Amino acid sequence: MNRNKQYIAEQAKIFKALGHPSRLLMVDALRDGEKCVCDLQALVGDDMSTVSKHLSVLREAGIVSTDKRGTNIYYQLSLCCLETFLACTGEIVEKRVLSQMDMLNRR
Amino acid sequence: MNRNKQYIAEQAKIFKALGHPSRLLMVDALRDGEKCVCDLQALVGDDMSTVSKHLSVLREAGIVSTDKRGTNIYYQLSLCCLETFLACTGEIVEKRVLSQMDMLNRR
DNA sequence: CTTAATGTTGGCAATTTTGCCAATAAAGAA
DNA sequence: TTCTTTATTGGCAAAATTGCCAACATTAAG
Repeated sequence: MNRNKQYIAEQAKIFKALGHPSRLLMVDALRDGEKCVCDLQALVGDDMSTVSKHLSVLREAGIVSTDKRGTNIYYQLSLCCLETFLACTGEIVEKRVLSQMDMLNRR
Repeated sequence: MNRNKQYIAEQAKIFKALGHPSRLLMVDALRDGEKCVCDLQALVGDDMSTVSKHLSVLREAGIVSTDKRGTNIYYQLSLCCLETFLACTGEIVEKRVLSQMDMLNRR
């Protein structure tokens, strides 16, 4: 029963890591394949050190893994089941945003 | 292109809401069916006001919805695709926890 | 009407997260 | 070796989250 709480805490860590716009944006981009930190920095536009810290959060949650080649460090997704859920919440969010815009237009 | 950022932000809100042990525990419990706030309070063990605020975070993220009957307010899941992802991350976390325990035993 | 039970909201202190700058590390190029 | 590029780490201030208590709202019961 308390093992359940430990599982829940570990699962929550995954969600928490995904729960920041910059981090989710990077994870979303990584669906195309691996990217170096410099690519991801260009994507989110923050300071490189900030991006690096975000990436370490994702790594510690087990969402991404790294591969060092030359002076670059390439990040890739390592959480298999993310794809489906991301697609699903993406659809839901799209519907929500559209209906919000709809409500604004009706005024 | 900027619409994408809005979508990402909205999606991140969902993950963020799920990224707290108490909230995830309640969401997990709601897979069995609706529960009143008092049930959920008994489950997580925090002050009722704390539980109520957690629930409002889940509601604003669109993860749960409410139904008031008498003096009770019943919460239920309203995010359909959660089930599969929760099961999947649950499995992954279980494997991780087990391998951690394994490593501890090998010392 | 008064009392009791169930939830929500406001306020606040403690803790955590966020994001920048500066310093450091590692690896290749000149 | 020295310089350059790429990335991580330490430190810090600003912002956000968390969780408790007290006050309030609503509904049912006595």
